Amino acid sequence: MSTANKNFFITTPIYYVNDTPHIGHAYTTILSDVLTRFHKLAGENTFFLTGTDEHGQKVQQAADKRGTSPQEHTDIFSKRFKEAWGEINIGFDKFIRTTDPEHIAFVQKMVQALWDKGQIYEKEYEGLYSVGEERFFSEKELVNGMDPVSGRPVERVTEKNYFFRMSAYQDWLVKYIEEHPDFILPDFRRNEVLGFLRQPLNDLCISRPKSRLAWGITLPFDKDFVAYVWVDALFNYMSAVDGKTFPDGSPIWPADYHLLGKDILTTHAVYWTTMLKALDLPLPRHILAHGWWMMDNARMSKTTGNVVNPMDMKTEFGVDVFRYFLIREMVVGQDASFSREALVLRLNSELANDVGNGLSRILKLAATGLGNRLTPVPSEGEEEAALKRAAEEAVTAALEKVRALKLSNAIEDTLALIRAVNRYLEVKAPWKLAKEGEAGKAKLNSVLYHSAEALRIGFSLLQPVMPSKMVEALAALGVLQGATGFDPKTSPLVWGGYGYGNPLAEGVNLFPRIETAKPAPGGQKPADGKASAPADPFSLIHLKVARVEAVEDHPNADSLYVLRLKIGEEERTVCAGLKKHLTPEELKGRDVVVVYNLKPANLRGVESKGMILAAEGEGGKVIPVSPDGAAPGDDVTAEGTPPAPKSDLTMKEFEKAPLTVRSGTVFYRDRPLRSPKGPISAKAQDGTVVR
RNA sequence: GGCGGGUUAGCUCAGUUGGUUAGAGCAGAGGAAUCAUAAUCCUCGUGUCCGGGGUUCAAAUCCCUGACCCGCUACCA
Repeated sequence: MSTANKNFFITTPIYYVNDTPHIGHAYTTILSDVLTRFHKLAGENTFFLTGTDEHGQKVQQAADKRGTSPQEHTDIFSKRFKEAWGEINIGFDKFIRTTDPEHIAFVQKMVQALWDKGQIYEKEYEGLYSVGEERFFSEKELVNGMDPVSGRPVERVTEKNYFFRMSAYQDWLVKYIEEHPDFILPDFRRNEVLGFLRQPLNDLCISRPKSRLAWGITLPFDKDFVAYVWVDALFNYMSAVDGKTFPDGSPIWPADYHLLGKDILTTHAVYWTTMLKALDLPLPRHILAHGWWMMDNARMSKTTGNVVNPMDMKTEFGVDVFRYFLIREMVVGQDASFSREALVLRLNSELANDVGNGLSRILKLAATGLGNRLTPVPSEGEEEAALKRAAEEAVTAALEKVRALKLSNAIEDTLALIRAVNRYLEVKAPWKLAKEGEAGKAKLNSVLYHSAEALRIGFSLLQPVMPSKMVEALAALGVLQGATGFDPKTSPLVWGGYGYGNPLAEGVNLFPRIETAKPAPGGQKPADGKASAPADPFSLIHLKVARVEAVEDHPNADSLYVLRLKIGEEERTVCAGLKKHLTPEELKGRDVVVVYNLKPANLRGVESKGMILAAEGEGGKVIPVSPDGAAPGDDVTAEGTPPAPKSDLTMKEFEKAPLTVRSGTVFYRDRPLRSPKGPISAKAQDGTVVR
């Protein structure tokens, strides 16, 4: 990182234009911004790219709904991202939009090149297409020959699509990742990708017929098709910098870092990488997948609705504090939890007590004893030499940590320097010197100059994280600086590199403390806060009686049946691993108990919405439990547990509530499950687990 | 089910190729000081390093095994 004249190109994913900017987007973008500013501080040429992904069916639909053209729609919604980044001080060099004409032309050029190289082929297949749902259904999914969702008719459609020969690059990719251990970061993500690549890799469908999706980039070799999202979006990283160079004349591509959330790692590590390889183009140097921000121990996402709006945090604490918290709290790659309490803790104990207060002390002492003027002096005493050394070590250590992407630790090193200043002040007690008048003035100046210089270097190291606050802090110290103050040519990180020509400010309170309610004497806070949380795990589960209407073999799995269930008035498709245990005849017409709110899962190509409860009986035979006498649609409950079912129950949550067999009926712990007509029976021995 | 990772002070976590009394920050207790944002500085930890076995002169660190947690993946349903 100390190497001068290096070039540094970093990207964020392009965000889907229909999304509202949330903390996930903000984190990725802030992290890129901070890294960029650090590299700039170290004297490198940098290029920082972000943007929006603007094609696809959802955009088209949203535009239709609003009665505008897709282009007008994306113009408005793309701007929301751009403005959001402006508000949190993101200094990107380019904001790309996939609807930019240059991008469209570039994608077409690349797709054509793949086509010319024989890396794309067409394949036809026949399927059942529902116009209402705009998707294909398998024959098994149909209900009475109709679309199972809308109940409308489906058409037999023969559709052609284009495929990229991704499978041809599987072996190469495995080898490449193994030979470049820092290609995918952090390393446990690399292992996951390699694990994924142990399965055979399919070719990648890269097209959609215009009849189904018009809002996209037309394929140059077939005007009836548009490019599917991966091809369209991923090439933004290159199209944005096509033909552009760094000041030293070298091309900007390839990227040093692609930053992304772990959900789109495969897309980048596999799809993008193999496409580049197929075109003999240089690969990005690193792909860095970061973790999620957790909120109340739940994943942050727009679907669950528990979104912290970055703009709210900015309003309450200021942009820089918000940025500081995100960078300080999260270990890059790991998940982290977001809470207002944690943010206030960081703000008070680090920014207010150490950084802001350190500055305040010096300003006040300089005001009372030196008339707000500092004069640079050589470091003669032992403590002064030690402080200077501490500053130099902090610079080395922090930049080293940044290069290793350990940003939180880099801040830690910087805080250590600032704490050293506070310690130095205790030792030197300049407030005593200030009372000695003229006699102590030279000594006072030396102490304050050394403190100020150490602080200045600390502030410079914090500047990438808190750009505006640190400029303010340096101005308060009276440092001679330009408007930006961080041109590496002026050696911001070198002891004595700056003059102190301006008067020091007075009454600056850089980071005001946030007063927190003191816990009542002897009161415990977080420990028993959990006491309210653990509800009965069974209450989350919603069980219903269902009747098996039809049993089909799974088209693509040996041990699975595809069952059509009737649950009251509702019809559902559920997969069941009962093929080895029961014949279709035994199953058909039977009444079963189904986990009604289980998160739908895709089992070898068929969506399964629920799970049938069964227990292993004699001879390892798995038999569904029976709700004797109850009608399809009836609820099944456990005595004493008020139901509070949650939608999209995970398997893990389901398993937290153990169901077992006892004397022929199903129990949750010590309470029997009941339908309105009585207990649920199971032909299995006591203690058998039901699932 | 398969693969991978984790379990260290009240909390969040460091602990390099096994080697002297296991560390940091936060929180907590006591004290000093008073320039400062009731901020700062100093002092204070008898922690079965998840349990159990093993290798070794020596293990938080290596091996086996059990429990729990997490991630990816799956004909898990």
